[in-house]
Amino acid sequence: MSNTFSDAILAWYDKFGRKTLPWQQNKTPYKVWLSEIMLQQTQVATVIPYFERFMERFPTVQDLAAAKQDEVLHLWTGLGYYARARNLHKAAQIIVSEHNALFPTDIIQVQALPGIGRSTAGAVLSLSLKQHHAILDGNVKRTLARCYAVEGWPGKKPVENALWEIAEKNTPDSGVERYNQAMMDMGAMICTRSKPKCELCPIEAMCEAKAQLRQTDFPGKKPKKVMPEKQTWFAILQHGDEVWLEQRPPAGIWGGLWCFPQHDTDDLSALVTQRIGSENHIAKAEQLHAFRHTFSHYHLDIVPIRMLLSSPMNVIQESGKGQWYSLTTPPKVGLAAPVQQILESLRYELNPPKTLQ
DNA sequence: AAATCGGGGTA
DNA sequence: TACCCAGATTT
Repeated sequence: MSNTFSDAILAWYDKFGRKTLPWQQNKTPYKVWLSEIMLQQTQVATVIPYFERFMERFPTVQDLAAAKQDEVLHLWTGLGYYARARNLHKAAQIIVSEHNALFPTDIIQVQALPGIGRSTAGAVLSLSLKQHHAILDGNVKRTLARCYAVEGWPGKKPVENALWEIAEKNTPDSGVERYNQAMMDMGAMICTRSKPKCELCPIEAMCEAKAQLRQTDFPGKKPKKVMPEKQTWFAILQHGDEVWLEQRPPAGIWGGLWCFPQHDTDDLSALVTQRIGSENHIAKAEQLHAFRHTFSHYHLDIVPIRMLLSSPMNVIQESGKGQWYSLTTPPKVGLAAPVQQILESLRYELNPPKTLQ
């Protein structure tokens, strides 16, 4: 259905909307999907080089499906949120095995793919194939919550449902692909989180939040709670330029990423003897700089303990995957952010930059 | 330091 | 079905 809301948005899009982004050229569901997953977590400017590297290495969904998970995670390094990269990879394999390597065009099948929910499915099929679906990402939520003065935090089901209803009602019959892109652009460029540019907004006149001068009251804030503090110790087994890393189980914190052996008390002896047989093999142990890594719902204080091995040795492994990671010729694997930080400092110590005298 | 984000997992 | 979780950036 057509209405003044979508007319105003479409007219704005034709003048000011984004049309020249890399994933907007010769649009295919694969390209739009990849860009949408990357954009869920990161801003356009950051995504562009990652998107181009990905498309170069994995031009088709078959290429992505055939890749090793480690290589996908490695290409993702710096974008963070590795669970999304793992889902992307898994979904590519499902598309190849169950959909003949063709990205499904039925929204039910699209939503069944890991990492794709209602909004992303709608975005991919509307932007690439002009199918008629509404979207509701963070930008759209904010824009609609303000324009219609929808009270409450969108994390609550009733609030989210109300927003979906408005989103669907406003989505025009024709020009969905421009309209949905426009709504995302509006949220990113005009109806921003703080200091919205109302004077540039095509729907200012019909915006309820603006009328009440309550723009920043919408969308409602998430109720906050106190964050617990946890502590953990990393055992850094090092010999020369190599340190021992283990791949974490696929689920939970740092799932599938490579990490130092970890324990939640300062008694690392069991952990260490399990790996190297006896602590006699340790020539020197020292605590490195402890630091705090903050998650969305807790603080984690990390104490790295480095143990220099007196001789190169084979590590005894109970279960799971492990490897000696060379600091100077790092293998292409996904690393947890705090591990990445520690590796950086070890590398620096091993090979300090030459300073000017 | 706090807020943010869409989807998966779980109670 | 409704909440909680993960992870890193922006404000």
